[in-house]
Amino acid sequence: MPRFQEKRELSINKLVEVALRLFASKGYEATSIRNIAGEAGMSLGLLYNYFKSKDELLEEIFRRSVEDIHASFVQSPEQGGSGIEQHIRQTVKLLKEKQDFWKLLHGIRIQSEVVRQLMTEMQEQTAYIEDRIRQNLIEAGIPFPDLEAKLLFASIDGMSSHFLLYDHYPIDDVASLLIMKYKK
Amino acid sequence: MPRFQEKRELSINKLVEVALRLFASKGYEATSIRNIAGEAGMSLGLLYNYFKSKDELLEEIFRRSVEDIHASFVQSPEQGGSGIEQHIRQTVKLLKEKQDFWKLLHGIRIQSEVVRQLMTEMQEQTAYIEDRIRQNLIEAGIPFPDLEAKLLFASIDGMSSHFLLYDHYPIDDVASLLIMKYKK
Amino acid sequence: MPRFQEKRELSINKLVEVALRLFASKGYEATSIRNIAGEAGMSLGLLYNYFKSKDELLEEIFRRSVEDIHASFVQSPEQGGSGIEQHIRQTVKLLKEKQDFWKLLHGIRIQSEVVRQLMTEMQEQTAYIEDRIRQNLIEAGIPFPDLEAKLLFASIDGMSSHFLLYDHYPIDDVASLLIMKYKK
Amino acid sequence: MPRFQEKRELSINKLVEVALRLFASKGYEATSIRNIAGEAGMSLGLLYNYFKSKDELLEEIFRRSVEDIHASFVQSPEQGGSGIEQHIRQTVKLLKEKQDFWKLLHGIRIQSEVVRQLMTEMQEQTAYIEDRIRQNLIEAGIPFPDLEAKLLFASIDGMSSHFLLYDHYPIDDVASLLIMKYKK
DNA sequence: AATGAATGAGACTTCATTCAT
DNA sequence: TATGAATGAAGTCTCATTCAT
Repeated sequence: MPRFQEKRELSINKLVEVALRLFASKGYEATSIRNIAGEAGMSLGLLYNYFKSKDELLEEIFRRSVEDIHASFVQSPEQGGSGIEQHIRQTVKLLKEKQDFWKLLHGIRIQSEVVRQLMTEMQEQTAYIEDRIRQNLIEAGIPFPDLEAKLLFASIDGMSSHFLLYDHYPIDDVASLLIMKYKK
Repeated sequence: MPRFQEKRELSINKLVEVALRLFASKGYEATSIRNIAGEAGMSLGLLYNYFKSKDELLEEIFRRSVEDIHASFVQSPEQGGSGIEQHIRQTVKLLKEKQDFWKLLHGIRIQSEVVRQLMTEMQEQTAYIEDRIRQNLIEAGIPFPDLEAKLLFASIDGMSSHFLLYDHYPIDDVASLLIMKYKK
Repeated sequence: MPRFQEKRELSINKLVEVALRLFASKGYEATSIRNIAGEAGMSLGLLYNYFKSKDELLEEIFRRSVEDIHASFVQSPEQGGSGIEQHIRQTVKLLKEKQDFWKLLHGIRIQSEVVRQLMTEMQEQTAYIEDRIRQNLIEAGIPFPDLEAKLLFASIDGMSSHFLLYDHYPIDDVASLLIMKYKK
Repeated sequence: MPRFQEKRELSINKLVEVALRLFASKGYEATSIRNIAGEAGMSLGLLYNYFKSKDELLEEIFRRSVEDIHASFVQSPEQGGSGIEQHIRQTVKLLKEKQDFWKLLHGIRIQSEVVRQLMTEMQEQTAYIEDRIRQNLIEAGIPFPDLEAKLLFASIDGMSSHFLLYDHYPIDDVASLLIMKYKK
């Protein structure tokens, strides 16, 4: 009987993985359910045994990714360096590990429509991140921490976009330069 | 010169305007040709008199927008301030004036697919902009101008994203802060 | 330009006619949109130019039929005979003329679900008919007109069902017998 | 005789009961096998252990219901009143007891298609009932017993329909009125 | 006996595009 | 120029049914 659970989870994981990859490379709207099921090596119908709709599949992808990212941020190992440095390094690390999710997110976040609900939740995450940045800036004794947090967050976001957009983007170097700016 | 041309241009302008608005708010894939023609107050057939396909309509939007932006950058009036300051101020100005185009662009640039051709052209624009930034940084005597250009470009891009994404984003303040960083 | 209107109405009429026939003989659920478009000699897509959904097609069928029936009842020509006699004769006449609609109605009215809205409107019609019957009974000086109206209405309805159900049902004879019962 | 048989019958009974309820309220076509198995608290596979198809499940429902009804009619306890009165009272009693089956039947009998076989069998039942009515009318010395049987049968059927269709339908009163009409 | 994973046909619907007028 | 009728492919989703366990 636990065999069912195993197969179930196997199929679900495969679907989530494939869907994330396709959504990332072609976009949510341009990716068909048929395409996903096909690439996952299963029938169209089976997908619908596990997900009530394309939307719900997207939601599951978000749920899992956000969870992973949150966990990763919370339990970030104490490396050397200032809070700001750690934050930026951790972000870059996550960016590399979860490229597909970031691509999906960047491709979907401006034209929500389908996913307004998801975006609302993302905003909370975003606010949390900006707040963390602000705390780090305060610790570092930077003036205007509110505005600086917005700027730093934007810089990190822009850097991430360009990394996803251009081949061979020297993200580590750019990140180092950014970190340097916040050292006294 | 006769009425034909006038009406023709009027219709085309209307279509480009409406399509840009819809693509910006709902995304390219999620916007239907019917929807565009309807909102523009004309028939499906007429739209196809002016544009051979949905793609071509998108291309025209890009052509016009890129042209406008380029013109605006080239003939930017000599205001006071450093080259960097002028560049940033000009970017913010354009961002506000052409929000819909930037939304469309941000929503489409990562998952090209349909528009790989357009993206190739955009890359040239992008390289040109990054180069301009680098020139300005060199003029200002900033070290590591190559890397600094990448970072500054990313910061401006990120700031723009957040402006498009969040209501009441204090873009002018963030821009001022960013400018300040590059003053000796 | 009025040519469009003509074609439009021609197509719509054809669709309504075919759909009514198929819904009547196979039932609403068991009749596919493809089937309807096919029998009407047009493409699937065209149907959706005129009707937003299968439901809406059903609604249009109801709208038209109810309208016809109402009109027919209101302007029933003054024949000889009591009000009751006229009512029954008129019902039988309509029953014969609109067999398909009655079949559809009888096959759908108990399991509403899809069409709860339609059924609510039908109830009003039903109440109106029962009231007319009651008025006639009162005129004829029949005691217990409320209950008698319910019984007579039920008898007419049952008679109609059997006419739709069985071949060669002697509806006119049964109707005559029923009429006879309400003659003093 | 062992446990197997017991559980088997328990499951089958549950399925028949649930299916009848759902078919009655939503219609045969609109009720899915999944829905039935779910409401019955068992798996899809198990349902298919007992019934080869959806059709067969419907057939079993009919078989059981017709059997029950026949039995009930045959062994109707000798109450007071004429044959006609007894018949009508017995019909009303059965109507109340087996509302779901009557709903199903009324919703399916006009658009047979799937169930032409079942309907053929039902016709025999129907003929039998009409014949019983005729016998009773003959006993009561009513003239034109053939036609009168058709009318009375239709009245009973119509009354039943309205009972199933409308809330708070005063079926007993209507039935009493009908009975009264056949008392000398 | 019992589960639910798995399938594929077919349902409804939308869409970009073409064409006669 | 201008209309919208017409098409057919493709999209999302549901369903009855089978099968390995």
